[in-house]
Amino acid sequence: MGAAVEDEEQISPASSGKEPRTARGERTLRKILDAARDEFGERGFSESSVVGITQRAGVALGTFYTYFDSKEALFQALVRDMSAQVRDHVAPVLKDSTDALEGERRALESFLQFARAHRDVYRIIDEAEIVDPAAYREHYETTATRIAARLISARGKGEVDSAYSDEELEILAWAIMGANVFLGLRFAVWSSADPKRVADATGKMIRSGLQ
Amino acid sequence: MGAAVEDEEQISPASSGKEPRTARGERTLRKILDAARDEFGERGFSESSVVGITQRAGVALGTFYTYFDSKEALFQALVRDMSAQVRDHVAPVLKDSTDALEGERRALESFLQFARAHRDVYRIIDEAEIVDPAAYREHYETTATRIAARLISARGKGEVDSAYSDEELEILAWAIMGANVFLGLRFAVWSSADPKRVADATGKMIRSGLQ
DNA sequence: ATGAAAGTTGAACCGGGTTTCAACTTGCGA
DNA sequence: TCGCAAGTTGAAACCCGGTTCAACTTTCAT
Repeated sequence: MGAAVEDEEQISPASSGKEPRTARGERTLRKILDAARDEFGERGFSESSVVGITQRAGVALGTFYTYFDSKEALFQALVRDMSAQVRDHVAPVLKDSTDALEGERRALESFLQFARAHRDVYRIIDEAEIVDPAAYREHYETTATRIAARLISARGKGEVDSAYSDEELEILAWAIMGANVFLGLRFAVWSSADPKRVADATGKMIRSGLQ
Repeated sequence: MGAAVEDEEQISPASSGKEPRTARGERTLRKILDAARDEFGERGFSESSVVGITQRAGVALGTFYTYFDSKEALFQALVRDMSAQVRDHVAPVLKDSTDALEGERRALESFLQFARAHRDVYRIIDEAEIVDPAAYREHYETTATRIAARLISARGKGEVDSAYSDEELEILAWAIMGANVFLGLRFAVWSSADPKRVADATGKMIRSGLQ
């Protein structure tokens, strides 16, 4: 931490050294990002083309390379962006929950709502497993770590059985996250069921399993 | 089911009309399939090339097209094959389990062992979500259906709380399956932990949640 | 108002990968 | 043994999409 590394307060998700320096540039970048979300969401990474993206965005082919080093770099930027979006959507419901397990139930319900409304986001994050494994891993590792931290803190408050060790709660965090992801796939992306019913059933099992 | 559809008793996974008719052909096809498993497992679908696969297999480029219509067709054949492999590996442990929930615990343990030993298989099935969605969906839908059936039957025997409805158990089947998949990713593919410890922790939660 | 920096354009370059095919080899049944 | 069906070969046709770049336009600070 000694060296004075000026990190550009995480402005825009362009490739480094290619950030827009103008209002116009900002707008163009935004258009490209939006178009990319649509294209990647519909066709997947390898079926998508830079030509297709720029056409959707209404800009010329070459413009793409003023903001991104490559198609991969764009995908990477997008994944990190969506990862944050998911977190930001779910975060608030965790704030105002008295009980931690009720918090998890609501988080699932909120995630299901989000997945239903943003299937493309869901798909892009999933595809990152192959296209940008580092981003994928980071997304799920930070998510799991947060869940585990909540469970451990809940155990301190007596809301989770004290018989569970830290190690066990870390494992269970992954189990809960995996359950959420697949429930999202099945009941929000493939077809939509009532988020509340799904979250209630799952919450019931987890609650009586952990309490 | 009235029509007399003679389905070719699921011989070899070649494209239809391209099945080998000779011992030699059978051998060549096998070599291609094995090479493909390695190539797809290591590099992923789009980074893999037919050239690369045939080189690994030690056959000429053109030979590939005597057995498959396209690279996609090969991938598809492979996914269906691996899907069956996973099932066949886990099935036996379900047979000889007195208690249904103990069966699920052992199934997870067995799945983790399999995933650890066959990361490439795990990866190929995962990539099918994008490359061959139909196969992917079928794989998980049949898996979830089986789990749900076991839970419902267990409820009949009093091993699962009779307060759970069919609908709820179907949801929980997806939750359990998702948990298993992510536990496999984290504790078998990314790094390997003791399958028993992982399965025990998860089994403990599920058992007290469902009983 | 002005000119330098930022942004835009799309034709052309480029490499790689899939697929075809006609000539060749192998194996097996008669 | 013979001959034909099955299988093999790899060069070449074909296609496609990523990336570059030099000319051009717009923006904005002075």
